[in-house]
Amino acid sequence: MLDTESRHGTGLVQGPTRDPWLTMDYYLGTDSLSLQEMLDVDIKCEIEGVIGGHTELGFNITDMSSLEMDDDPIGCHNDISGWFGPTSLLNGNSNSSNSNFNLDLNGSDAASIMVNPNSVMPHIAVRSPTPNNGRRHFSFSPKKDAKGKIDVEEEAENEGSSYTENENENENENDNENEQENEIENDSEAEQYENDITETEEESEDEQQEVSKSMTPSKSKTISISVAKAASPQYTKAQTIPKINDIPPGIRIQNFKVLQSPNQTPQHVRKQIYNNNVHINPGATAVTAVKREKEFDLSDYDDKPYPKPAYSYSCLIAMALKNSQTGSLPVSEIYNFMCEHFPYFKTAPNGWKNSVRHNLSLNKCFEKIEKPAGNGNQRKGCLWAINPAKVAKMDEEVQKWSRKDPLAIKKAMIYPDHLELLERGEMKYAGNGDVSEETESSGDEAVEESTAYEESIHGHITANSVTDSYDESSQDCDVDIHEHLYDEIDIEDNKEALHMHLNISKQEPFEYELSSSTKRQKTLTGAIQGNYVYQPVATTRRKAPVLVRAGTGNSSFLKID
DNA sequence: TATGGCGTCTAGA
DNA sequence: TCTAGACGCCATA
Repeated sequence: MLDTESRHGTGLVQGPTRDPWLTMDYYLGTDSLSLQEMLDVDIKCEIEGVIGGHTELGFNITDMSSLEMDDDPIGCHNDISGWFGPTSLLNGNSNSSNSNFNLDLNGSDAASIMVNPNSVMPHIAVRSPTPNNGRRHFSFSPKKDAKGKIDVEEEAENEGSSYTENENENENENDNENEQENEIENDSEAEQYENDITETEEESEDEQQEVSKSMTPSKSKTISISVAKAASPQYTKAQTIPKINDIPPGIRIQNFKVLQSPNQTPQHVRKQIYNNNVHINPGATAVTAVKREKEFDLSDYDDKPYPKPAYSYSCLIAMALKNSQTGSLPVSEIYNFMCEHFPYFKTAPNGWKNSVRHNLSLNKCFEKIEKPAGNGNQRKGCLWAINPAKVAKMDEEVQKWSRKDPLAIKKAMIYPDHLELLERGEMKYAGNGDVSEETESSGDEAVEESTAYEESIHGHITANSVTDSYDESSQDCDVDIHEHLYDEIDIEDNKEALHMHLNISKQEPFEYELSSSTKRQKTLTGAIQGNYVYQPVATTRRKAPVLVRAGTGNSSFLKID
């Protein structure tokens, strides 16, 4: 985990009075606090830090009772109503027509909401280089209606009408919403999103500080909380939101995404590192429809028209491998690398993956390394590496393509400045968004850039987790965030795991063993080339030899015949 | 069913 | 002829 000093170096420290990093470290590093207590303390701290002390809100955040974790998915005995006092934030009818806020947060189901501490951090009109941030702009609206309730405005009024759509979707769900309607809805939301971003950006500069420091009644702000419904990484169905009874007046909640796994047990929560997340317990009673996951998917908000990179697949693969820590990656990490640096692939038709695999198999520049079948459920697969004998060739190939149209390449990159580092293999990528601690570099500049990249990776997490600051380069680990997002953590048994996940622990190097594949006839010759010990390999189907790791080092392989 | 590995076919240089 | 890419098949988890 980043130490406090380095975190400060990221510029993500929120203020002079508190250090969220220290706070989080403390929470996660201690066994003396339950997760519930962590959440309680953190949420209160966060909310108080933003709106506490504002008498116009008419409540004291520190007086709120604890947010209970739900071990009673059905009964939901734990009610968080005490949290927000007797005044209901919401109108309380999920199908209410007088509120476009579809979340019926009244009722006992409120207890089922697991509020991630990060969720309540204000991300107020943070100017973002990408549309992603538009999903997590946090703002506060002190505006009340005549009843003293929160005025849950239609997003359509000022930022788009996601709630109108939520409502529509709710109705649609009741009417067995069909796919066509979904499409229309998605399109509509995309437009709304654009509007939302535009407005957010327009008002961000002058309002951001103001709102973060004090609540100005004349400023209508909105809390937009994304709650990911994670039945799987692909949400496919309209989801409902559990109830939250009372939320402090003046706070308007716009968006929820429900994090929930179909196999989730009460002891498990899904964590959401990116975004401001609210965790919903498995038993959360669904009351109101929320947009399907697809509609909240990052890719939907990251639709910049990135062109297809002007590299051949083999070049892209070579770059991925070259920028890996071990010089080898599973195909999935090659995908990730490509998506991460060339957003085109995030939305490209799936065929590109076939092409990648095809290239790996057919191109003699790439070598397959057998990976042990272990790790239980993990698909066996293979690791792929650049054939050391072909490294120079691949370098030339990459350079050739780079010279062809560098501008087009940079246009296809999410971070054009990283191009040279990628070409030189100096942005070590360990898969899962990790980066090497021992980034090799040919010069000081590269070292600095690599370090910046490394920090930016963490910065992405942190920005989405606990701070308002947001570094453009943090987008580099979108893929990683997604992957970690759905990691399931047993919070009862493994707080340490949670800690590690939040810190994006360094990836364990793969261990290799002699391949037992019956397809391959092995003949050891023991020729050593660079970091590899080569053994010629013959396969029945494939040209490629299989490399097998020699020893426990990170970059020594045996090539098996 | 999703993913991974690889073969076949085609187009263009 | 070579390379790149699209597409499809099959095995596997």
